[in-house]
Amino acid sequence: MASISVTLPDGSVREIAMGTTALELAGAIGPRLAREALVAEVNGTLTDLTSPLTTDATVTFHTFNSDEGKEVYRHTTAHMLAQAVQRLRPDAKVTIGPAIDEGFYYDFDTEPFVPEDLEAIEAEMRKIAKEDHPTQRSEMSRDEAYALFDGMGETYKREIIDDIPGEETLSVYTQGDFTDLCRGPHAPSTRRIKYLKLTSTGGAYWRGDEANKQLQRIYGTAFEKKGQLDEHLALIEEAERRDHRRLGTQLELYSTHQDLGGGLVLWHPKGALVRHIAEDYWKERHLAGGYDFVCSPHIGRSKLWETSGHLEFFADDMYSPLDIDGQEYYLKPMNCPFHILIYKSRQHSYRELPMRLAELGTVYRYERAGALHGMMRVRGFTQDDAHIFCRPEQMPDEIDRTLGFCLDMLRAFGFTQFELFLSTRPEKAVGDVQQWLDAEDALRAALERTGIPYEVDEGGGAFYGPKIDLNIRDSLNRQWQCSTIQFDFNLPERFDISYIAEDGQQHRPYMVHRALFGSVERFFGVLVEHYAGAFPVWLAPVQAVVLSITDDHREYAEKVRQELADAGIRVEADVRGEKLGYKVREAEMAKTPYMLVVGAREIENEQVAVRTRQGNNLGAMPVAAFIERIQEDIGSKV
RNA sequence: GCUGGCGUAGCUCAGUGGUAGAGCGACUGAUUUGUAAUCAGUUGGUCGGGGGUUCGACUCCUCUCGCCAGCCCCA
Repeated sequence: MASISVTLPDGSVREIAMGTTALELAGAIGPRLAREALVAEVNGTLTDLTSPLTTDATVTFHTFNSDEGKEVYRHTTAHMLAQAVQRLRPDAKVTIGPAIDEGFYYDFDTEPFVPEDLEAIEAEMRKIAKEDHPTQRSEMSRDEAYALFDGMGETYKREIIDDIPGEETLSVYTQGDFTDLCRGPHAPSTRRIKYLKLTSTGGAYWRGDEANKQLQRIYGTAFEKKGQLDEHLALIEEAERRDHRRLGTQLELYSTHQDLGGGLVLWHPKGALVRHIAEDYWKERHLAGGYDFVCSPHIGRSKLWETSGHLEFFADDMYSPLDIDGQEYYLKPMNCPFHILIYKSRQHSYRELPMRLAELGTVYRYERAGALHGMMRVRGFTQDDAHIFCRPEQMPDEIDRTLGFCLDMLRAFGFTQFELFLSTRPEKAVGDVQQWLDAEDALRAALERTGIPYEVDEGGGAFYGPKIDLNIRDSLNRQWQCSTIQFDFNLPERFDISYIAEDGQQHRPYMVHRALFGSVERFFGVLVEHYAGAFPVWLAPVQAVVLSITDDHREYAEKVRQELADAGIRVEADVRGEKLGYKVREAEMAKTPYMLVVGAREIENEQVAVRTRQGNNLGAMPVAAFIERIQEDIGSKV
């Protein structure tokens, strides 16, 4: 019998009989690998373990520990979901069911699912796992596939087949009583799926297009070990616990009201205080960073939005105009036209550039009702906007400096994990190609210099310029859209802005839009969830609370409060006739960083007994010592 | 916007055609308390809003506003 040689990841080479399956090879390497392997990577292509090896090859095995392994594992689980649904609802039509980041989903054309359905489906899936169906791949011609799925009444599969390029091999996978069109690969048997959970349901349009029929989607996830599933479910629960909408009410940060209208938020004193502290820091850093502050109104004449092109390209996101003395005015969806008018208000010398105009500008955009979400997605929000005008030769440095500035600021707010994206020239674009290339080079160089890996979305830029998007990851490892640095080759033309260069001639400056927090509202919401409402001391609305034990200690408590307030600490005194435990509980729930207990002992020694919101008792210390400690916290932003 | 679900006291929630309830909060009183809830009393609701069906509607129908999940989109 002919033999082939396979190269393994460790570089070793084995001679095996031609036609040996990857699974058999895994078994020969070790029983544990055979048990844990989910899929083989043969010469770089993911392949079913059960398929025979026919040529010399480099073979890698993936277990649940790799992204590829997880994906295959969950994709197989998605098929089991479809299998279970078809057993319970024979008339349900299957569509697609991919693995996604943390799990998988499958879309069905059927009646909406209710939570009880999910339990039944989940139970059926466990049964399917136990039944230990091998997943069998078979390849077939287009006509055979049409016949097969038409016969099953699976009308969506025909559409999918129509979309698969002619040269591609069609494959179907069968596990027991279920067959689905699928590229694969799959885990070798349904029995390999150990711990699964259906997490939610929802509507989804066929092919993501609202003109199409709405399907019923079921989301779920699967893990190999119980601990992993439990951890995942705990994370979901933790996210619910931290939800800024819940904490926003609990901590009296903000509210929304039916009579106020959807997508509009009211900042309450505590929330507004945190916002002000964040904005103060923002202003301080921007001043130091060479930005100039400007302010602009909330509305502007239609002429302005015609010139900027917003009425042409952004009208769907803008509100209907207001009539003022027979003139049409629009609520601003962006700040840029105003900043450009400021730039344009006089001639500029090359010596003045770069000019960085910054504003916390509140903009209004029409968002579809279904898209609104707490503070994260609203209709009126404040952009921490800046527009940078610079000479071409300044541009690379300016981009580099801007990206560094964003990262530095975000780190100060406790974020350490970033996702960076570069979007380049789309097919339909304005401006000179060379300018685009120069700008993309500058963006790329700045990205490189951060040392953080980034993704490139080729052709993903807006028609008016390339951009960097920056997402932050919070403490639950969720991604949030945050900063953006965006070139604009369109507005400078439209507004015909210029500067006088050394040659005495007018030249067009580069213009860059930059938002750092992005939206102050969203950033605040993310902060709340990132810290679970327990803001670091420098941001906490109340940094310390003095707790008296009995009425006898009121006067001293007030004296301590005043002393701290004089030192610039945001402090309150709780001298109500309640028991200490009660006051401690309230302070804990308000997430106040420090509780200062004062009783007879402390009065006698001119001290405070310090307790942190983590429940640590730091013991008694002189007031001055506490002030020193908390000021250190504030200074180091912890 | 679409599909589904929801809207009852400040908050969390019970209440399936017969005239609205609990816990927490708030207020008052008592208690003077040592690190996550002292006790008692009081207060509190055009049952999101409009229209309809009915002898009678929180409950059924309808329109509307808002919220939630998902799709789409996005700061």
